Amino acid sequence: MTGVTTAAAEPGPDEKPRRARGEQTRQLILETALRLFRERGYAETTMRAIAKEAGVAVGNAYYYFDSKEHLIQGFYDRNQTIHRAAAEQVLATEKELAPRLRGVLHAGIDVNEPYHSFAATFFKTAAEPSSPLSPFSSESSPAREAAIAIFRDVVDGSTAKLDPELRKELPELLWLGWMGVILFWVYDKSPDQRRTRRLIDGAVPLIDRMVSLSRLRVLRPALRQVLALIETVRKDD
Amino acid sequence: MTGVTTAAAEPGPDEKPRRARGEQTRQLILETALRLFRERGYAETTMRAIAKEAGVAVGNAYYYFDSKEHLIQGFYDRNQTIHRAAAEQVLATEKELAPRLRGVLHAGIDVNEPYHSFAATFFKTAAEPSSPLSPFSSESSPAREAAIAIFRDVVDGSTAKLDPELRKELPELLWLGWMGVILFWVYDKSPDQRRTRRLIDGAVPLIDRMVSLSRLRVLRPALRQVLALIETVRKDD
DNA sequence: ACACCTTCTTGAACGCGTTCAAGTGATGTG
DNA sequence: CACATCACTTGAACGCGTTCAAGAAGGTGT
Repeated sequence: MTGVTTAAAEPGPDEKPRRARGEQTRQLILETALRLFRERGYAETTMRAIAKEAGVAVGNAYYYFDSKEHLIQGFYDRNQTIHRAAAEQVLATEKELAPRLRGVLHAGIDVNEPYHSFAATFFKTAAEPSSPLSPFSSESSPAREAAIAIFRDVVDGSTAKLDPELRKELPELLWLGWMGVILFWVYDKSPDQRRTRRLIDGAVPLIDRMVSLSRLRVLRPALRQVLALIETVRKDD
Repeated sequence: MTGVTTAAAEPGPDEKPRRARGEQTRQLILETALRLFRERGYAETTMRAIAKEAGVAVGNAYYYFDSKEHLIQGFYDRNQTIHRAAAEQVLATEKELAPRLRGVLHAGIDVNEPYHSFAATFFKTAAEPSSPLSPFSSESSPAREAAIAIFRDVVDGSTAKLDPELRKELPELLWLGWMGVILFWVYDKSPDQRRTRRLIDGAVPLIDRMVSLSRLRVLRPALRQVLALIETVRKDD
């Protein structure tokens, strides 16, 4: 048995008990790893190099992280936190839906920008459905919920008036869109990922317009159809 | 350099010359590999096992295929061909947009169904932007074009009347949607991937309706906006 | 002080994908 | 027929992620 898995059955963070020394070593390994990932790239950074640079044995890294991929979870969580903070800054000043959404999306790209080349490899591992790193996996469910919560703030705090049913679903839809933007960004080879910025700037007014249009009488049936489809697909069996 | 790619047709660039014996060995290795992938899964099949089963040395496999991942390209091409054939069957009988699209999508899932568990791992490697297997890579551009061509047939052969600008873009958009369906399918853990079928059955009428609605005067500006966005994002710089 | 238990650390060893210098054998050339 | 050329084949070797039996370090109860 590998023993150290990251998620306990309980929602609480009562993982395997860990003392101060252990926590320190864990952080040391994680920070060293992320630094080397940034400096040399993911594939080029070996577990041996991480261990050596951190001054520990290879096996020790595996005591705290189930695999090399699991080190990415640290990166994942860290950026999530920073994005949340940057988003709150935006949401505190902007009140209309479009600028709120635009600000949050650009902030998300800002946060990830330094890791663009490395994020590609990261995405590869996250794309595997069975991987705990997948954004759809149950193991990363807390992180996903936190990300969706940002978009709930975007919607709920805005002055936009919209169908209550749509309002309920919109945060998750926006998060899905955000995943799409990230996917686009990962593949974006234009300088400074300009195309991704253009995609955001173009898509946000479009979404804003569609949300407004959703209250038109002609579009009512179409909207119901969309919501019904979401409902149908969400069912697990 | 790498030289050996799959293109069966003659117009390919000057590949490495290959004699009859070589072609035979190549096929033997590929078929053995795909069989073992199906039987044991991708990760569990080692290059040593493939070589042993095929009765050649490990190094020989690397003479014909740049990497283990490149063996997947064979699988990829094969299913693409089968899907195309199945799609033509559908397109020969159905004349309206919705059933044409629905038939083609279901046919695509049918083709891939036997490989659902293995396709997940396959997807992982395909998701890496730098991978030649990525559906967006230039190396798989012929395969992508072939796939888009199917959706061009879906649109062009249908009786649906739609904006000429939209008509031009729709095939590529539908292909993008198909990639989304595939992504959903890979993650779909419901029995027989029922949810994916429901997604198709629900999304097709929706798309059909939206295509019709796109001719409404109120939606005209929104449509132009969508098309402008596509134009903006497509530019490479 | 001692024994005991849990947390933490070690590094050799395993099997993997991949590489490469060295070969084998068929074909074309004089 | 010799010989050079080029397609093809080999398997040992390399570096990688990962595992695991063994033990060290530190806390707790007696």
